[in-house]
Amino acid sequence: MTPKINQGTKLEEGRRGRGRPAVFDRGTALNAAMKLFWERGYEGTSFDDLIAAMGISASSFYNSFGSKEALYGEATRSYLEWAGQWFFAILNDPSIDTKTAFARLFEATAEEFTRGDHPLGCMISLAGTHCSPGMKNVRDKMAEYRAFSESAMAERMRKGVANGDLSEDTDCDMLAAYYSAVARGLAVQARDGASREKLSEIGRLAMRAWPAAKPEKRAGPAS
Amino acid sequence: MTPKINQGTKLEEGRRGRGRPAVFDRGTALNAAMKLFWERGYEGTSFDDLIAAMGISASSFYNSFGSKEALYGEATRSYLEWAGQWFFAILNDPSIDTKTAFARLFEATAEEFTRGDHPLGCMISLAGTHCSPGMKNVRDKMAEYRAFSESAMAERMRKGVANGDLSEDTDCDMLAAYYSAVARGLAVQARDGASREKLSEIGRLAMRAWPAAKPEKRAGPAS
DNA sequence: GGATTTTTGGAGCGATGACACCAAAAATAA
DNA sequence: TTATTTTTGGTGTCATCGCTCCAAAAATCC
Repeated sequence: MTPKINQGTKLEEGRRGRGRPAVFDRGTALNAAMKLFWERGYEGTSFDDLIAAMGISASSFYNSFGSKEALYGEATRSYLEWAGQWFFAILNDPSIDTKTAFARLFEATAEEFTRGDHPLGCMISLAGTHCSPGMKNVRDKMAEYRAFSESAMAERMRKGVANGDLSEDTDCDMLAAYYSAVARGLAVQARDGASREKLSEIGRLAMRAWPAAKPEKRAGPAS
Repeated sequence: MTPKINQGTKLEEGRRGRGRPAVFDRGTALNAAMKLFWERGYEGTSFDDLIAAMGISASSFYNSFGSKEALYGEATRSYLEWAGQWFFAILNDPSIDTKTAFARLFEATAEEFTRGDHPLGCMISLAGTHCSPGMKNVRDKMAEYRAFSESAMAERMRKGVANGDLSEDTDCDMLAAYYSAVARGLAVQARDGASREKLSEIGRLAMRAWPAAKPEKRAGPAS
């Protein structure tokens, strides 16, 4: 019942151990698993689907990754690391003002959500929203990740307030909640086959809700 | 493999048949199933969970509803009928203009998504987005429902253009896609525990993206 | 009351899911 | 080479899933 997080040996990449070296590349296998989870979610991905996509046997799977749940944890972390690259690069780009950062975030989102080389949309946005009670661990973790990205947005906005990009009476938490919701909506649209252009335009429309800077406090680019 | 939609006898409500009458109320049982599907999704809800929540045996289930998939179909139709009540009542309220209709739609959404007497969020918005390939039927159906509500929004906007509520160069399909995305995002936020007030405020922010009426064409309430 | 019709409980079935184990194979250190 | 360490394929296991069948029970009509 309680899943044992027995992750076997799990040697590092550049090991120089004694025994037989693994014939598969751990990173590649993890990547394959990530894409499958991304496409189908946790419950929608079976053990057999996983080992087939990863090209390894059940025992190798067990030795290297411990369990399905442990692998899912690794896969989501791997996804977040990848997605965090472009997400935070844009969000924290010091050369652009706050509004531009969010506009570019949605441009990038439109592109990333519709690329042909990986599943559509976002691995996190919709994960663990509809699941059985036994998946509470997964569900809570996903909600936590979503809350994290939302608070990162709010943080950026607070920086914008400090910069003068945003009026001081801006409710950053609420504004971030709004843009977070738009991002989740984009993920659904992407799943349903919306084109990059459509997502891009939705993002542009969402930016029209951006609060006007206070008249007496002229907002310029961050210097 | 191919699910037989053998729905047994499935007598009407006010039947006066010959044999033993069913001891359970079909509508009540269907409602219980709907809420379970709403909460957990299709794959997250097991047969045993269903018959337990519905208070019937496996055979009664099979006799009355045919199969899990058929029941899910009934449950979603039942949900759509219920949700369509308030959705279309507001969307097509002839006494308010287009912008007000959408503002009220989001107010109602905020309230309905966070009520205590049924699961949080929307049964359709997030359904079938992360699932195994075998669930293609469900997935496509859900995407179809989502597209339907989006096109209903677009239709209302076109009426608004005709009424003069919206400028004639409004891209109604795109604007509807945007508000549809916001609605999906609200569903995720609701799932993650956002309060009614938070959803309400997100809706208000979303309304700030509403296009301004053309200066030369003054928009008044529909008369 | 008897016949008929329908529901109900319970048992069981084949398939799948996720894991667990084991002995053979392979690579390195000594 | 030998011993040691680790991977690997194959097989087995236990639970769950969704469904199916059957005979008993119950209610109606005649």
